[in-house]
Amino acid sequence: MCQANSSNKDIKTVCLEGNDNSWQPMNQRTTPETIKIACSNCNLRELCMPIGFNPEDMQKLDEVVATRRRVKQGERLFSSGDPFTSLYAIRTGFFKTCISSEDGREQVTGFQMAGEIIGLDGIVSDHHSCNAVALEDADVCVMPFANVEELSREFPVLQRHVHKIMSREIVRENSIMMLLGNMRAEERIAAFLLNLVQRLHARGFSQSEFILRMTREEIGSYLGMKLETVSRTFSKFSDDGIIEVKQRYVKIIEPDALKKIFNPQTCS
Amino acid sequence: MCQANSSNKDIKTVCLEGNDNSWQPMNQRTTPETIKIACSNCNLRELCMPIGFNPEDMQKLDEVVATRRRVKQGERLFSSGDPFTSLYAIRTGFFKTCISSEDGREQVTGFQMAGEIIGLDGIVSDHHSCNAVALEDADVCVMPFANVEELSREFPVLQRHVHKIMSREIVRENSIMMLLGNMRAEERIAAFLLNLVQRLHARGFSQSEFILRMTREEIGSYLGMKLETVSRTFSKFSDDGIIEVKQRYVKIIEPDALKKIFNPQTCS
DNA sequence: AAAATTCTTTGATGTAAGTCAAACGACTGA
DNA sequence: TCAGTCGTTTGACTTACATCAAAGAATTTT
Repeated sequence: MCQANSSNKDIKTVCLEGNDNSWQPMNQRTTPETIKIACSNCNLRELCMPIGFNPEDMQKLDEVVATRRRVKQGERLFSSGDPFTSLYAIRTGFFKTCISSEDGREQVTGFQMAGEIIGLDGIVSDHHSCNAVALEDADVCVMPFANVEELSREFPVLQRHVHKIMSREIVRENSIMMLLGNMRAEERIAAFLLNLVQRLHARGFSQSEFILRMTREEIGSYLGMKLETVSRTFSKFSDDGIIEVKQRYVKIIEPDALKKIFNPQTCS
Repeated sequence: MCQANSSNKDIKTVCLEGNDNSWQPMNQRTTPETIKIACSNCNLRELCMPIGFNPEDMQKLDEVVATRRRVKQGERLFSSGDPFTSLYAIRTGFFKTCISSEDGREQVTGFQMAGEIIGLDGIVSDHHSCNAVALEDADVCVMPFANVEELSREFPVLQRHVHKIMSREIVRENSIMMLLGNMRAEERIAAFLLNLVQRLHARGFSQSEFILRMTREEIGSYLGMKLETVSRTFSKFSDDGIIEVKQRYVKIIEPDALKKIFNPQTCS
């Protein structure tokens, strides 16, 4: 979600990135491996792990993050079946998580962006049950789960935060079940776009336009529909003047119309 | 799931119930309110919270359970919007959890039975985001979340267990997303029946027959299909000799056929 | 025991989304 | 720069499931 498409120069080109104390244009960023990873001076601290920490505690929190890891576009952070050792906080980049049925059908279970935590699926069985694939070059903080648990015992505020992160994921999946079980194609796409733009906006991006980092097929997999239906729905919204779409570029022209499609009741 | 239908006397009539040290026929049970609630002598301890505890630790665990609460069939343990205070361990009975969209569409997000934990949805926002409805008279252990967190800090084995319970719920919801997003009606019903019978079997019930505690509509809501389609699919399986169905009674005659429908690959 | 209510089954028909197919646009690597 | 690949769009046709409807079974109420 960070890189600007050359054909769409009007898109905000700053990228939310941890550890820099300023917003920097994407093409100028420098993130030498030597920079100490520290939650205490990370841009993402309001979104990521360190909520409600006072400055002294924050230093302790830095201890949970052991290393940083880069994942190139298309590569996996972890795969289904891998031993579970760590949670990962996304510093930069964009991921999808997905599971495959025995006969090869793929279900995208989520899209994750900077400040979000992935890997929670691995706790229950000590092995991951999904794949985490980078949809753009990414950079994650590796948080060995043993460290997280140890520090959680020491800091109730961290403990509570970890619980909230897991609970949030449960609640998110509940709402996806509602989408998949009850909503029609247009409602699903409207909800998807609104959710995406809301999360991007929380990270300092435009609340009206963005570049999709996933294919139509991946969107369709997430929303339980075929890529052709995703494409047709985008085209329909475009024809109706609700959005502007050109390939991966999306501009939301009538957010209220999207909200109305998603939820006819609460919008006048 | 405990009560035997009078027209199906061959069904195992014992009921898994916490705090009794023996299996007792349902109609003979006595559970006076005066009995001290104690995990240490609960039948469900292998399924519920107290995994991997030694006898001394187990006594401490008893402290998390503050009270017991009865919920009558049709009543709610909690509702969406209620302040979150506690997790609940089901001792007896059967629940559904569900969410409603603004325009009144209901999505069942899960069915829970003895030994399972409900209420995790409330942690993130300090308010519940779903309703928990008893589908039969139920009895739950109330575990104030503050107690759970406090004791988790003291006992790493409990901490780990709480994390596993939350992770398990995330993984379960992932697999429901796969069902809803990729599977056809017959596959969903096959998966549903296999999952139900497996969980009942783990609780000492028959692995072939049981009484459904939910309506066709509730099954349909959970699986993203209409009640008529649920009914037709049951009838189809019955015609094919895979199951026997009569109203809420279900007997699985050909489990391998169900497995094959659910997953054509791994079954010969 | 009758009446009312709720749940389930089954049939007839409709439709939203899937499937198949083809063309086009964008990106990639020699 | 061009060929090859991958992703997207759009049209024509199909289908799995939804919807509508009615009857029958089970359960609850009076």
